[in-house]
Amino acid sequence: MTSSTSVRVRFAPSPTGMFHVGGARSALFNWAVAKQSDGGVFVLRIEDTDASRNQPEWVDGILSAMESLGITASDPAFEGPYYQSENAGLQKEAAAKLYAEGRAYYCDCTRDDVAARTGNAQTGYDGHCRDRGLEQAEGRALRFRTPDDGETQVIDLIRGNPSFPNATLEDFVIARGNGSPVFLLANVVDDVDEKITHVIRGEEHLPNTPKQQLLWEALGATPPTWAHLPVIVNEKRQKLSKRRDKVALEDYLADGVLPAAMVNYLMLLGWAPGNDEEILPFDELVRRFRIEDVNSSSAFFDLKKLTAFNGEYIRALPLDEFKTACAPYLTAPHAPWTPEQFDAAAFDAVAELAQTRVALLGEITGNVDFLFLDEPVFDQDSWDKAMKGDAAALLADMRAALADATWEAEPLKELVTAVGEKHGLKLGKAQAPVRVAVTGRRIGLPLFESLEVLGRERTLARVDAAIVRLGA
RNA sequence: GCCCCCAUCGUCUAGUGGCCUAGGACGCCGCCCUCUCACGGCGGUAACACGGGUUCAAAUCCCGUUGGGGGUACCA
Repeated sequence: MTSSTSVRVRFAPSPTGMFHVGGARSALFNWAVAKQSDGGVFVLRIEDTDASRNQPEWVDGILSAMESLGITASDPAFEGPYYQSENAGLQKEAAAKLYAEGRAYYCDCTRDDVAARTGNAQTGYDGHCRDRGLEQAEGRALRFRTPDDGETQVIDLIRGNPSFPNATLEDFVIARGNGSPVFLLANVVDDVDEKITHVIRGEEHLPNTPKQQLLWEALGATPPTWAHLPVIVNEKRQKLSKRRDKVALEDYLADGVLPAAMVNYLMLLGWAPGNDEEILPFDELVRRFRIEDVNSSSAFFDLKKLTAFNGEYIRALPLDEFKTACAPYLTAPHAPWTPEQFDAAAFDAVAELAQTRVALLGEITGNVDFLFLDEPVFDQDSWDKAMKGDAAALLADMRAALADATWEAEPLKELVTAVGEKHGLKLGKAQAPVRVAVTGRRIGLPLFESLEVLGRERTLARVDAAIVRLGA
């Protein structure tokens, strides 16, 4: 895409009110193309010929999800939502025109009729009504008369220019028996009407393309440039599906994936910004993006890499922003503690220590829960490993020393080191029982800072409880 | 069945005939740092699906095979 051309690209999410990862990537690519172009416009449209399904709430849901990815209606390149149903009149007009010109004909065959004639339920329409000269009537569908020979070549920026033998293209339906236009026609009529220059969509639409292109031409318009994006697949290399896979963008955002990390990762599926850095600001990604550089092979959605990227984005956050980003996870329903138990000052004190330890914002609760819960959540495996040998004796000594220690991280560390040495243990081993007694886990925030924030009272109570538990 | 698309490390990719004994990133493994775990630093593992051509030279071009995926509705 050269920056001197003016393009109008369309993004058409399915009308579910959810914004899926595949659709999000597609939107991002569309967006990048529009943004690079002089006067480029990105058109969002909910595609459905059934007006009752074009619910405003869905549009709102998709808009807000897009906004969280940095695509907002206030951006000059964004044209905003559009209801296809508004164009029903134009679509019927187009169907009538095609019929009047002999490019389409009426057909009263049922599916069973066709199957009975061809003897194969999988073969397409056999052209039975082509020359029967049927008039328009209720129950008769309008079919487009495809050329008998030659081939239809599609100009595709991503996968060369595939061509399709016209003989394999059946006479497809463009309007139903009740006169309502079918998706294929509605889609083309709207694109022509909106002067769409670039159709950028998933590879699964490629087989439909020759039909649509034929329609563009029959309507007297110059077909757009197509770009069929590779599909995003799951670990079984199947196209991501709403039923099987976790595809709703909202779900990832809810787990604590930062929008910027998601955008960055999604841009990398099927495309690379170069041979150096992969983590780049969105503007830079858009600047480097060329739709024709996108690969044609499908890409696996790798949660591990997304999570790794997210960790980097989290660590790059200024501390204040990190704290703000954590806020939603510090209260119900994410947090296992009550609002009364939560202590904002305590959280602030350890936030910086937690920042390098979370790859998903949702993981913050597990890092700080011991500060707010009355009892730590004990991890059995941690307990078993840390409380081996004479842990009870060690804890008793620790408890005695802790009782009148100077309550700051550094002195506490020295104290635990000293008690450990009396037991012939290095600090790494000596701190383990204390850590598990106080936090419930073997891994976590630096212990002495944690103790400082927790306070002497609660620390001693927990060590006592652990000793009792060990004795039992 | 028919039509179409795809094929480089486990994964995402760089690579557009010589710069490739194939580069980066995530993962994984090891070492260093270290109170645990992370972070950070250093190092390592690992790929051109197969078979034919074309060419002085092929991961790169052509053909075939195999394997994967998608489409094939009076759904969108």
